[in-house]
Amino acid sequence: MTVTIREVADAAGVSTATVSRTLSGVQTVDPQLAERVRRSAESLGYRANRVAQALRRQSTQTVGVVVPDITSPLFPAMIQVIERELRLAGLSLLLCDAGSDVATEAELVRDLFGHQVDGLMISPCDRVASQPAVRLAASRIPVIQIGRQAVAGLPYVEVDQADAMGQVIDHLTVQGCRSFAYISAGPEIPAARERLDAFTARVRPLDPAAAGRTYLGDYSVAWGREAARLLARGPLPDAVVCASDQGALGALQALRAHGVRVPGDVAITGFDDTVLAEACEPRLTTVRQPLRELGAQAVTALRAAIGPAGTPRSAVLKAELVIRGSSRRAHAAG
Amino acid sequence: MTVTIREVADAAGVSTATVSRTLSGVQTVDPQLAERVRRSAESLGYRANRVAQALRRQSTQTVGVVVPDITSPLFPAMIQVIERELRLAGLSLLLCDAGSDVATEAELVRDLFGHQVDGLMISPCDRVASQPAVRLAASRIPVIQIGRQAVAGLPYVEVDQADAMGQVIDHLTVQGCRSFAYISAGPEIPAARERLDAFTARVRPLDPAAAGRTYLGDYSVAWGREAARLLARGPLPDAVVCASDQGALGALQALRAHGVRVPGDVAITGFDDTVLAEACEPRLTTVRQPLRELGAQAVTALRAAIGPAGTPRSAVLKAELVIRGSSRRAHAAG
DNA sequence: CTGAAAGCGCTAACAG
DNA sequence: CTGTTAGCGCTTTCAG
Repeated sequence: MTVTIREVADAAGVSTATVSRTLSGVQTVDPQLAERVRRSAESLGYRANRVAQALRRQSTQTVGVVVPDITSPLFPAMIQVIERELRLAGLSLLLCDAGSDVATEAELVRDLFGHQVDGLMISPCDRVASQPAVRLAASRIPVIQIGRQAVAGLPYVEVDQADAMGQVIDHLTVQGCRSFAYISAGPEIPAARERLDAFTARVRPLDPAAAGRTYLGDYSVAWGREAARLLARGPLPDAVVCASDQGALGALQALRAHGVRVPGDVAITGFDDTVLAEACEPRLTTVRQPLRELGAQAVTALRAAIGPAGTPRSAVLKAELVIRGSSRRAHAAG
Repeated sequence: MTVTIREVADAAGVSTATVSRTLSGVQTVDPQLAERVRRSAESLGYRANRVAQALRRQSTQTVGVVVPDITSPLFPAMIQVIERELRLAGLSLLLCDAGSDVATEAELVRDLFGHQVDGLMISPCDRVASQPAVRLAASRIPVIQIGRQAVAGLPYVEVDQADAMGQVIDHLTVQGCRSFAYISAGPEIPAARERLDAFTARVRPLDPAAAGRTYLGDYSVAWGREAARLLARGPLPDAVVCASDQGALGALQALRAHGVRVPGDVAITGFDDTVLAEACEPRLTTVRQPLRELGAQAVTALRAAIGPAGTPRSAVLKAELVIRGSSRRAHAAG
């Protein structure tokens, strides 16, 4: 069995209350006694039982993190930062992967209630269908939406997708691009929707025909290839804007297989600055999201929400355009 | 506040004991009463408080998972499977990322003791330096080493690295390669050591000079480039074997920048079948590890270890060679 | 088959 | 400053 506070108390010849007070430092204890207590605790290898603590304090010091799919590019890095920041704050992380399924996501949230998590960080699967689960969660515990927002009224920490997409379009325009195509995942994914809206708003005035060259599927390489194949049936645009590096890679491969030169004939841009962006030829111009900052801010916000003040501050961060070969045209600003 | 068992009991007009028995189905309860209990629980939205359950039952139904770096290629997929399998078994996952630091890793293990996890799954950072932490953990709770083994005497679920490397060498030999170079991470990483040993054992009889072309750094693209640069100072071997796709990509890029043709002049192979392998040109011949199977077996093993029998079965799975353009030579079997 | 009661390990009043 | 005591929400004897 593990060492209990009782054993530490006996070894130090004090009551369990004194041990508790000493170790949690919540009240002043005679320095001599405190030292004696610390020594017994140390020598017995005592670690407070967090289950008992949680039951008594009504706080588990644990937060649930629900992601739609941990294998998607951004999540591992995001979770890494989150876990680290939480740990530095004395919190632990219960990880849940919804498998991009809304029903599973809702069930996970309920499960986390059972675990009595002190707070929840969630990257909702679906802009609409995830709302009930997020609302339910928020009605019980502090919730922060991270990276994706489903419920407008609730706290979130996000990257400004419209701004990011604006940077992409501006850059392409400067490179002389006047006609565009768009490859992305469906608008049920919150961030995908924001990117699409921004793309549409920016590009419509420049190129009304772009609406007919918008391909919404998913964020896979396969969809990038497929979309490019469909695109290649008609006259090619100057640029293919992709909402993921995978899509951009697929499009790049398919277009080059058709003998299209990139960026000579068509410029291509990706999104997320994954390892892929530097792996292909030419390398991908893409958008780098500040993941470390995103995770750190999310933890800050959640801690604020959990704390007595209970005032989470939503945050919107700016992404950074990373310009590489896939969009650089010799005759810029045509 | 959340609904307690007391409220359910009152609503159903029974004792808390009966509610507990009904919901946990551990003992026969009068069908009428049971139905009534279920109805009240349902209508009140009751969810058992797992903290209280854990304290009473002395079992949290939670397992700790410690990985060296969740952003490394294999871990997200592995963790996804593990989380899913654990959940299907009614277990939850406390995630810890050691940041490839042994001291952090040890502290995480101790933290998990405090959480009273029922078991631990760990992919040790370091073949030697992680041993104390793994041993300590195993002395207290069931432990499964996954993907990497630090302590030989303890249960593990792994991929047969020697076999995998053997497949690579065999394939290259058939392609006519007679001289080799090797790029990998240092042998402090358990799997890296096994791969190196296998490479050395297989290649020495064929090419004694390979020892002088062994570059051990890390699994990054940058190291792949650097190693290839060093390699290019001397006469090129027929094949460059890399223990990671990132290293292979780096080597590929550096060698092509030197005007070396791949696979014409030099064949290159990677490891892990990451997205990178299909992103570069030519695509990478690489080794695919059965991650889903690995995760599933690890959960099975840990459950067995946690259960009353307490008999975890270690497992060694076979990887699969995926042959692509980077190693295919026209004049095979020279 | 059901209820009363004890107690998991800890902390927070409350006395002293 | 320290000890005694109650009790967090649940499960599990033990009686009945």
